[in-house]
Amino acid sequence: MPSDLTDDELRQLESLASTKRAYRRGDYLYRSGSKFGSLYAIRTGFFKTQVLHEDGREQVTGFQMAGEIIGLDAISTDVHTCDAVALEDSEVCELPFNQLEALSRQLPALQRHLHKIMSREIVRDQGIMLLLGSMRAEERLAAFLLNLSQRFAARGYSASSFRLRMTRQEIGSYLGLKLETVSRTLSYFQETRLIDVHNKSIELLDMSRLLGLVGQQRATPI
Amino acid sequence: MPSDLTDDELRQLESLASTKRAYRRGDYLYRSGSKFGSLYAIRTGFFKTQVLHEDGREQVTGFQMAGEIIGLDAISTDVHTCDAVALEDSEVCELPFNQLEALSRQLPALQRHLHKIMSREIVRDQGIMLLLGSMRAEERLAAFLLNLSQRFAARGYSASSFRLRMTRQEIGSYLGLKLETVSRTLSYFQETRLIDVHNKSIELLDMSRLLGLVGQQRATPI
DNA sequence: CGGGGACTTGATACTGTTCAATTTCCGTGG
DNA sequence: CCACGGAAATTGAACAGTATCAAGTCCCCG
Repeated sequence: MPSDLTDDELRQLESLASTKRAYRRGDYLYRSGSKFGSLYAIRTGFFKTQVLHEDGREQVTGFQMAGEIIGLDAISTDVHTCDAVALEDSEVCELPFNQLEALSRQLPALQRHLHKIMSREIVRDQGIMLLLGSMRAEERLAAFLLNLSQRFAARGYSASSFRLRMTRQEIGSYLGLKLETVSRTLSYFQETRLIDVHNKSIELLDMSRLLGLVGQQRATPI
Repeated sequence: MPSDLTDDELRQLESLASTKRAYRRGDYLYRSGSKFGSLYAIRTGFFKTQVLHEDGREQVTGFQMAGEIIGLDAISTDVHTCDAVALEDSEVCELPFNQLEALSRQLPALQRHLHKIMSREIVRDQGIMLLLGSMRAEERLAAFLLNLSQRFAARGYSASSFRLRMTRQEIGSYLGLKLETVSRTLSYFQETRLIDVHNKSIELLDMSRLLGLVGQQRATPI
């Protein structure tokens, strides 16, 4: 958060984010089609966002954890365009968007911060497009695990050992793969001592080989 | 653009967007890694944006036409994260971002407009994720053609007959397919009288069947 | 007109999907 | 606390869709 604020400004910001709510696993934070009013700052817990296609297909568009903001998609049309679902018990601060806009008119640092958050989401999405458009299954999984690792590390948790909050199905949806392919690829990573998996607990055993996997069109012969 | 502005405010906005520059086909509007300073409003012409992976792979992340804003990705880190390349001779207005932010602090309507533009980009990206993550080649192409059709129509051009500005290779990169697959699929669409293709000129012959193609897991038997 | 990139088309290879059968995990109720 | 049941995960075999490799043609720009 921006740090060069007066006490009064800080108080305004705090009051904006005062309503903290708890969600149980499986609860919806919002649903596609519902009216937009607020952004949400995740305090603790883990969420997924997904878009549903009329024919029943669903695409997981992201996994969000503590410190991240969700709901940005809805600003466009005042209607949420995806579902946000808690993958574990979570706490969330509601940020009424009108108030956020008003306050950011007075606080350039907040304004800039908001813009950066939205832009970061755009950059993140571009990365996923690259992944979905040009990587093979192994690369996708490697990139996915490394991304989680980084984000856990940034929050002070272990970078090499963590629990997946999502199912193979959800990982597959996010990565454009079937759950069987996710499972097989994880098993293969395990066989080759890249990682250690037991159900949802993951340990990254060889970061550098994982990093090497991402950004390799294929094993270069010779 | 927001309409409820005073004359003075309108003048400010206009002066902001005063510098119109021309680009030739193949010119870069900006490059990945270059310093961010401005957003760009396309007045006429056609652009692509692409991200490059260190290993040489490239992913086209979008095709932009008149009336669209590009450069939003760079707000996040003050550095452009993709290239923007003109696919035909084009005219572009530069919008210095500092000035845009300052002005939008004074003009709530402009502020809201900017937020909507950024949010719309996020929603667009989600749509591409859905496409890349869960559609088959035919669906992707159909969705792509219908999207172009819509956007041309919104600009007063024919919805059913237009010229592709990009190569098969670029379409393929955007859709996560190889150029041969793009070519084959277009040929197949032609055989089945869905469209008429001759090189870069496209005519959509059967919109409803195209629409039917998008959002079909596969031809449902019975 | 010539040349080079863009496009088309065919044959083959391969990655990931589909379908199916087990096994494992975990929450719930006896 | 243990047993049960359903969801989640693993694994195998056959298959489908797309990529790859390879000609060959077309188109456009100079």
